[in-house]
Amino acid sequence: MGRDFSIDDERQPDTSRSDNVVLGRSGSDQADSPRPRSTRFQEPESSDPRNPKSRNPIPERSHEVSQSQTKTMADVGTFRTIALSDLTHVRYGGNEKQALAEVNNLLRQKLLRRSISQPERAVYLTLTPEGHRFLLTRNGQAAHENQVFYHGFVKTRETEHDAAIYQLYQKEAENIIASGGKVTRVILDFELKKSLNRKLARLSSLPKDEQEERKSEVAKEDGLTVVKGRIQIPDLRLEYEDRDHNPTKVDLELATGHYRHGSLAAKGTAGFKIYASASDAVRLRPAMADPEIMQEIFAL
DNA sequence: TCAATGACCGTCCCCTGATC
DNA sequence: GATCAGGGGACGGTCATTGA
Repeated sequence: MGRDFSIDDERQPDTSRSDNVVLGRSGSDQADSPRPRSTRFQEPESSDPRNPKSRNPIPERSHEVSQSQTKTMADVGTFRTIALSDLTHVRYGGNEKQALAEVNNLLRQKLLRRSISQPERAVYLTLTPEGHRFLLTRNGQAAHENQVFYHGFVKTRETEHDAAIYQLYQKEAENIIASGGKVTRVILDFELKKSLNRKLARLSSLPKDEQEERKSEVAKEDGLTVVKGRIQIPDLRLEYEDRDHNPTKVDLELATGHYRHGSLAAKGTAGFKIYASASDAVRLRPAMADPEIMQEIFAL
């Protein structure tokens, strides 16, 4: 995970970028890129949606958003953060020109917001509060009744990890569809934590031993497992219908090279399906060969 | 209404000890 | 000496509660 990631353009101004920067690339590294100069990103909005002091009421205005762009917004909102490269690959079949045109349109209308990592200069996208509202109140809602949408960058250090969840989803969704199933809902760890913490907070008034006792009940209510006293939360949960239309779910974890044997083992014991990048998967597999775990690690 | 506080969780980094 | 693994602390996310 890159430690030099500068999450928020306005919080950590990037002096290497200007209004004319194409795809977040500075002048010095444009030579190796065939990308068209005509497609430019818009500057992000200046208010921080999570900072109450900057909570300016955004006036309602009309937006020109195509069905394809609404779908793009739904994807970004579902996963909170998506790398532009992944979005281009998945949503636009690698058609960079179309992806940039649509994303730029959404940025211009302040429905999307971008951030650029350093030094990789990868572009990440998230919904703005306005984009979030648009998605809930317009045609997006009907098509996504149970789906929770998120906006704003969070977890500064983990944006890359969060963005990789989209790749994780694509990989597992392919498997589900290939086996005749259909994904019905995507649940991020945020949603699970929210539900969990609310319930755990209610236990705080109980005696310590009773809290421990109730903890596993609470975990069970959300389909989770307590391993060595800790509730294991997956990075991503997919609810889907199998080929016989039976509702089911799969909990997914995206492991990185930084994972310790203990925490990885706990994820395996909890029954999570664990994915990692090809290189990390090779490195992490020996840890999962523990006879008590015997969990496979799948390569992204 | 809002800020402060505390609890819980996951990830990352640094330090230390064991092993080669 | 180099490498690896584990422990512990820091950090940042969530929530509910409390008091001004």
